[in-house]
Amino acid sequence: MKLNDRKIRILEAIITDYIATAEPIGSRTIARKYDLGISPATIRNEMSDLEELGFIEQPHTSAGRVPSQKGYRLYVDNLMQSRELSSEEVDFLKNAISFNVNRIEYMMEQTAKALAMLTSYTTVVTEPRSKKVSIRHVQLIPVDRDEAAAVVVLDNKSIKNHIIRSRNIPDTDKLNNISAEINSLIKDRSIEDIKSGDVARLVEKYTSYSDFITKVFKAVISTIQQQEDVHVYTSGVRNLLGFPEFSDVAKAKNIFQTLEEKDMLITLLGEGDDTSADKIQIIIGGENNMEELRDCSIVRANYRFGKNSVGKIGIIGPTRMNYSQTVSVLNEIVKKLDNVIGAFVDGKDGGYDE
Amino acid sequence: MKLNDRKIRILEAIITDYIATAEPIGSRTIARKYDLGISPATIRNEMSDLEELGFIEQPHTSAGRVPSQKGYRLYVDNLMQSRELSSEEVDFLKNAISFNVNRIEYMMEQTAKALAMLTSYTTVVTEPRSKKVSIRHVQLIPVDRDEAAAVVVLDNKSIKNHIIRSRNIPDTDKLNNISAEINSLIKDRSIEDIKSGDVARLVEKYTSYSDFITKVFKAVISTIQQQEDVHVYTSGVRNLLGFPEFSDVAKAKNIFQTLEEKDMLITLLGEGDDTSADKIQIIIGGENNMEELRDCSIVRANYRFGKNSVGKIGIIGPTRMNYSQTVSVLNEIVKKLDNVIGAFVDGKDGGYDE
DNA sequence: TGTTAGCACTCATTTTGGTCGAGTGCTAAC
DNA sequence: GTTAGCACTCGACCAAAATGAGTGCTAACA
Repeated sequence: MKLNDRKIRILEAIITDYIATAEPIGSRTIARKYDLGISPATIRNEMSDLEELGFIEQPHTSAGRVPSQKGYRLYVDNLMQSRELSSEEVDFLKNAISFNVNRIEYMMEQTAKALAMLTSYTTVVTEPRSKKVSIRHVQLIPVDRDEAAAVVVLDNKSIKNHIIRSRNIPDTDKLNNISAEINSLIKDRSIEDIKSGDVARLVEKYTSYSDFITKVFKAVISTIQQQEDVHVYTSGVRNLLGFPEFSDVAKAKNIFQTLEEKDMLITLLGEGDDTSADKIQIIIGGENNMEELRDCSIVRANYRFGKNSVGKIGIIGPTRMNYSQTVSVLNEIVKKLDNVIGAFVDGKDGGYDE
Repeated sequence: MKLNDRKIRILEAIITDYIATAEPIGSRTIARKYDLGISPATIRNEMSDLEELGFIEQPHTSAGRVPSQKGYRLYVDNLMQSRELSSEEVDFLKNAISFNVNRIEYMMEQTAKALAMLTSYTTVVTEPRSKKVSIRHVQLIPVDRDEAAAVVVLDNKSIKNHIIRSRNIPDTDKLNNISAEINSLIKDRSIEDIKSGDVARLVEKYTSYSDFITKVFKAVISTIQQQEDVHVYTSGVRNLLGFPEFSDVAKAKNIFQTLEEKDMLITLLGEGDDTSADKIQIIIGGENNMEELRDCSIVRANYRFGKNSVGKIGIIGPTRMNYSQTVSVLNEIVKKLDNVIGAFVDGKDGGYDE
């Protein structure tokens, strides 16, 4: 059996309608609402074929048809028209997010929120994370009699603090000296290249602070390795409650449980697979391997943060989500983020606060 | 009419039962389940009185009785037995939270999560915030050709970073010098005491960096004023979906909406009112002034972080929540936090990582 | 005077049965 | 190949009836 043009038009009608109404749709309704020039009976025959081909399915005998996962897949891959964002939508995004790179967390938070409002789905945004960062500068700062802070500036300009506790903390001048020595050590080298001999020499030079210096190095190295504490910003979880497919509280609870787990969210956003880096990905229903999210689809994308660093954005909605709008919105926001962050990191534009 | 001992025992039975079952409870059930030695008829008479006194109410004529807000209030204030935590519960908390003060955010996150799991309610934890902080140390760090970071160490040992962008950034040595001058300026003074004259003198001394220095001062001062970005950690929102009182999706949605708003959460935890600082507070149903949370109660407490700084913890559940357990758990966790953080801030114990 | 058994009454919830209508598949005619 | 017609299916909806937990009141009892 071939998937001819008419079948495709019918499938498209079914999907469009189902996305809008969440109700199974029958042959007569299609004939009435969509001007295909054929009778309900013919549509019935075609639908029967479509069902056999696996693009639609029937909840029960006397109900209309509903798109299947395979049907959606065909739709998003071939049929869906990407639509332009309305100027209201563009404005909304522009106003809702203060693109201020000095306050990344705030910006991410706002992004998640704005997307959730605009799409009325749930959004998840992760902080940009670096694949391969190197250290640009290290500075030690006195905090207390037995504490100092090690501030590490990475070359993606993110700044990490570590508190170092030790019984014997150098004074401010010494801290500055040690900072300078560490900086000259790591200059133009990746942290892996630093030989333990170098560290030993430094420890020897400041022999009474050996404990302290060892801890500093440990902390600095951990900055690079630190993978686990990616921040994840979620918004609009409650939106899902508005959709009839989740009006069953038990179902909703499961989904919410998943969306509360940071680890889950990270896998959801496709940890690691940066292969399809710049493309928007659509994961339909059971294609994600999480039982609880069987009835959800995810539209996700990466945004770039300078050269080495990517963050992820995902929008989670019911399987019958409005893919077209979602993709457009996501495209827009990724473009915006790429621009603003790119400009910042590469220092192309002015952007100096007054 | 007097609230005699028997009435109180009946009220207690009603509340206990309602907390467990969420079902209105009638006279016969009380007579059967609670061994009060009186007949249903007598209980009916007493219940009629209790209703007149406003401690219980009747959803509709032929239903049992349900505790009223006033009833709960009496219960938590006078009747409720504080119960010891079981050793399993104590262990659970100990294992679930890694009390590592170097990673405050992580600890807060874990605390929220652990409490949510243990109580099966929703928990909200705010970062400790200082009433009145002063600055202990400022350090400027080079980042880029046209950027530097200002790292501010507060006397509660929290560390804040600011990125300063300016066309003309001093080199590392100069940054150290300027840092030193700023530090000697603020030493033993509150930031308000710094006269604009002082700043002007510094600007004059480093005249080519006037833009930069001005911005640094602005950033440093904003650290102190920065109120808005308190971190709030929430967990177990989905737990609420498990309770029959929220099985109405529309209701649940409202509550979720509120719990997604950071501002709401902060007011909920009682922004500002540090009067009853060390006591656990219980807010029953409509006593909070948020329409959406009419059916929720909140049990909240402050925990201390050093001398000047407090964070807040709140547990949100249905009005018929298990107050006794919740209070015990909260007590325990506050004690734990006070201890671990207190020890850290005051530097009393060793606690040096090896 | 306080307690209790008995009883009529109330009312939300559940059950039952019936109708409605949207939808189907099949067949026969066009 | 398309369409009209028809019998059939089955969930949704509705109203009436049954159920049962609970009440308030009254009268009898200790």
